[in-house]
Amino acid sequence: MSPEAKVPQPSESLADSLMAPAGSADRIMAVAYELFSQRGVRDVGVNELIERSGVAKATFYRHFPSKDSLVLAFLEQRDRQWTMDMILSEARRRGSTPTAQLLAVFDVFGEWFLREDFEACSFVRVLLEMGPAHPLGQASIAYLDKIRGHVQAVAEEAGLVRPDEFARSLLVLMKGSVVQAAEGDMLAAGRAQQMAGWLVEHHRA
Amino acid sequence: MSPEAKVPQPSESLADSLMAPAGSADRIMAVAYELFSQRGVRDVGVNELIERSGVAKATFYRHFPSKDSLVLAFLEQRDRQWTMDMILSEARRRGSTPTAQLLAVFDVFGEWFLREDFEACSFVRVLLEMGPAHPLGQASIAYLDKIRGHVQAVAEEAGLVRPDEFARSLLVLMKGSVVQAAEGDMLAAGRAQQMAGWLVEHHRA
DNA sequence: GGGGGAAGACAGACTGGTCTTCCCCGCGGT
DNA sequence: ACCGCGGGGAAGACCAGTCTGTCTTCCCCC
Repeated sequence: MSPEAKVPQPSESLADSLMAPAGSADRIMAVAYELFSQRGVRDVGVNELIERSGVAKATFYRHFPSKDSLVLAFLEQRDRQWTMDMILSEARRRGSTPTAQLLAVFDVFGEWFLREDFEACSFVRVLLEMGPAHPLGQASIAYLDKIRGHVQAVAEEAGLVRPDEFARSLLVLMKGSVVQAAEGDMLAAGRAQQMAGWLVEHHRA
Repeated sequence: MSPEAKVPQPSESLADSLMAPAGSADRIMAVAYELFSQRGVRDVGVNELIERSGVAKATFYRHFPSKDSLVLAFLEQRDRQWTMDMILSEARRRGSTPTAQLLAVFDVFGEWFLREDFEACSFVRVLLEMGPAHPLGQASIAYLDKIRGHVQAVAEEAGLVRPDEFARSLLVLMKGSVVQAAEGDMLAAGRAQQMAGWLVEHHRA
């Protein structure tokens, strides 16, 4: 459970970070992030990861004791980079009121769906690929629940009633629109946003 | 693309269907249906399938030229057995009016979510496992679109306006509730049904 | 006798993971 | 200033197991 996969803090001397492209672990994580995001964790093997990141196999296993621990680190990175930076903080930036921020999530989704490298939500994908009993599935569930927590906090800011149920319903819309977009329906975000509007209305004090 | 995977019609003589447990292809399909439904298509190999169905490997490959063709046949069976018989016809049976039938889908979903062998929707799962470019992903998209067509037909029966958009929005709710249930939220069907009610209201003439 | 099927060996490619070999580079001691 | 040591990393062989798919052998039953 304890990831062990420590992303080495940038405490390296200026000198070697100048010539070296990046620390080995950083390069591995960068490659893993891209490949896992786009093709899923099951489709990407260790051999491909080490080849694309130009690292020796022994080096890989010195930084990450197993492939699963790398996937765990990837999910953590995904939470930071995607959930927090790309979706939530962007939605907060766009909405002037908490209520508007909740609806702005689907604006951000709409643009995300249009990207050519869009390939559904990694947490949902890993959950369905590995099953809810597998440690990686459990981790995915935890991160999805973390998202629900954030949504609930904004709902409380907005003064909505029963914020817990609100957040769970909004996540149904989020997940549904993501899957629908993976199927090719680029307008799924708009449909979800419309229903989110009714949901907000229904949870007004 | 052409399935090739012909499920042999029950045109066998009475005599051999008496002693034989079932035709080889039928036994393979039965085992595949259960394992694919519960664990996903990637997690189940040909060796396990032939072992559990008590059939020789050569026999397997005489009936199904490849594993993918078996998966294709499985998706087709899933459409017949799950989409049609378990969900849609059951929803139609329960609702007295077309509108009630649309909402009854989520009653059926709610009971489905409670089954201990519930493991999300096979079409969504295969789509996310294989990607939308893979033939199996394409087939899954086609079957999901078939479901949308059925929903749209009922929406037209109900006299709803813009039945196409209605159906797409309802499918967002269906998929979202399924994923949420796979995560452990057993009440996801109820939340989706509530939003479906608002959706129906909004599409009234 | 011939066809279908069970059993299973086999092929070839891949999986995650270990271990060995070599090399380079920076450090410390003289 | 030079030498030598040692650690990190690249390359890759290797291992045991898995995957899909083929082919052979035997047997049974019509």
